[in-house]
Amino acid sequence: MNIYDIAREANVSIATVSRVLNGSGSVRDLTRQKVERVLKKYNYVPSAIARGMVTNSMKTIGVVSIDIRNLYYANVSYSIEQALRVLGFSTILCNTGYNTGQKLSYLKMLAEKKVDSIILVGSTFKDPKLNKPIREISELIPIIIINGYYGYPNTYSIQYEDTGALEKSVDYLVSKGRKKFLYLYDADTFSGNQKLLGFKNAVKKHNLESDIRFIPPGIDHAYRQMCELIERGAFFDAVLASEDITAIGALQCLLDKNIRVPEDVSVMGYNNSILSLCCTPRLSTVDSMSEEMGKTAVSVLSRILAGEKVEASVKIGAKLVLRQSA
Amino acid sequence: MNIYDIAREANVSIATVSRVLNGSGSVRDLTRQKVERVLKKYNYVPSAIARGMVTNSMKTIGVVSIDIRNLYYANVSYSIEQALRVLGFSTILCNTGYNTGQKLSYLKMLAEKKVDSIILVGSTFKDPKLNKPIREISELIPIIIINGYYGYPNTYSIQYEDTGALEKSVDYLVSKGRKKFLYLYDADTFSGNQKLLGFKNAVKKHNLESDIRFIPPGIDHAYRQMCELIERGAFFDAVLASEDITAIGALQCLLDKNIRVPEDVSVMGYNNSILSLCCTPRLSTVDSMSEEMGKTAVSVLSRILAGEKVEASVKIGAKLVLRQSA
DNA sequence: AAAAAAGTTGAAAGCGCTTACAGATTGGTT
DNA sequence: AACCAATCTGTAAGCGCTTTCAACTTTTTT
Repeated sequence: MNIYDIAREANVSIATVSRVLNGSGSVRDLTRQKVERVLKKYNYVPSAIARGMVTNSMKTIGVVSIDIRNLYYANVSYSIEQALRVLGFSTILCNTGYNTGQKLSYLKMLAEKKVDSIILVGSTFKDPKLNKPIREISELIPIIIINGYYGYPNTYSIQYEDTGALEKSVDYLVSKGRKKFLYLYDADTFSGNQKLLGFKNAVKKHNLESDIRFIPPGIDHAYRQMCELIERGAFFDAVLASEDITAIGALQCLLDKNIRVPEDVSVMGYNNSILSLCCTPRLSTVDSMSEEMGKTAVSVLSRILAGEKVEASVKIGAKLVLRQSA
Repeated sequence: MNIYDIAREANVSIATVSRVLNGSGSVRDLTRQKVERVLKKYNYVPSAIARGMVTNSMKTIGVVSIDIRNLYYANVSYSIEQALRVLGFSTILCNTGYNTGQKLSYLKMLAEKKVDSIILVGSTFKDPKLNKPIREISELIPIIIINGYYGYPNTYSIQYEDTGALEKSVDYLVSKGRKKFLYLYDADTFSGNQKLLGFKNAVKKHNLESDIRFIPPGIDHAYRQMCELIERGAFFDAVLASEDITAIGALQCLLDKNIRVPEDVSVMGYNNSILSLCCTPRLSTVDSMSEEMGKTAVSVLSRILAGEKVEASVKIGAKLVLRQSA
């Protein structure tokens, strides 16, 4: 069943069928009805592939995310998808983890599928292997990077003020009298580095004692490593983490060791995910504005596709969410 | 830049270029190298759209999910996407919420994009408006329903033993001496109904006193409604919820009211999401096997696409995860 | 060395649509 | 009644590829 079959049965040309299908051009009312009747009769589904062949667009964009099982990425991806739906685009979702090879093969696939654009959600800090492919693809289609930056032409960046967020967090804790800081980070991403930078800035500014530890993602890792740290006699009165889940693991260890939170130690998470509301005491955290990040990316994208000149970089401001843990 | 340009520059026919591009047919080594050199030189990206036009497949499948911000759906969608990647398929992700109109328009879009299959993740209990479209689309492409059932030809169902899960939960709590049960459910899905059925079965079996309450999704709803219930003097010693998050909201209220969990009241969640590890006490829950659900769907799908005869319905067994709250 | 087999290549059709462009029809004017 | 403009419709080209089929080349067999 194709457009020819419909045209034959409706006794018109395929051009006419195409016009009623797309509501383009002008078609006499009687003709339109005749065609629509046949369309309905056969429950006709036009081929977007064939249309894409002609128009050179499948009205699809690729979203390359780290891992949607992480609530932050899920929220960003969700808001992207919903915003794109309104614009009539569908989204191909790709989870790459921190695997460069997987990212490369996804980028290649998206380029071949001629997506109208690619939105990268999160990016590793430095990955030289990605530079050339990104530059090459960006010559063909615009690339939007959420929490990342490439700086090539036709490459756009939406960033959260991660550095500022960490600075604000430390400032706040200092104002509460905290003096010895522990920072727990969990992945070598662009954002991760921004956060780390913010922490270091703040520590230097306030001339604080501090410790920085890498902890692989996961609540149990955080719990265990925190316990080890304490058992080895580490001392601190403020714990900051790059993810809510890490903060919660640490928090649970503290509580199990009968260290009071926030009386003895303040704990702050990051992302304001639903997790931060599940623990006791409720976690103070940073609202990383996942929804706004996604929406902004799509709004930038729609302006690019409309041919407007668009700023290469947008920054979204940091906001603390103070609850019980700090 | 298309296959003709490459062919001209390499001094071969487009058929030959196509062969080296796809590694199909046989090409003399010298010829292959000649072509590959040109391919590399221009960094050629073949058009999957044009290929799709010929082969009538874009190697893409549509995943229609309720909302990936919910961890369960995120996990299922993730495992689907990863399993599909291995098979060389990309996935178009669609979040529909509980909105029938949105679901319909997504289904139409997927049909037009000629996806090789559609995987529905979660489905509303009864939605007659969906029946006809589902049946019509299933005549064109196979539809896999995770936690749902249609029963049309070319329609396949992957179900979790939700009914059994609730029965087991109640059985367990009865064995612990619990007598007055409260069940909190949050959405009118197929699974939701199965769970409810399981709860009712078990209550009848054990001849228990019970109350059933609908609570809209969200931790704050659960918290508030639970508190109201208690303030109105409701009495129970076991609370079951259809989602971890609901259980946690209830749990927090109980704790705030100085009701001890699990000493005075047992609480059980559902899904074994990371949330269940974030609260204190840790939540006992049901492992809903999100990863296995997704993987099973894809393995069923791959057999369908390979032309094998496949059972129309697969059921995955229920498993309790006992922790501190019950 | 001739014939048969195997390997390699190219010409051309066709996938299902959109979109100039031209031609046909309609309606409105004089 | 003749004419022009506006509206409607159809013809045909072309989007970039895969694949069949036939032709040509090389290798193997006798």
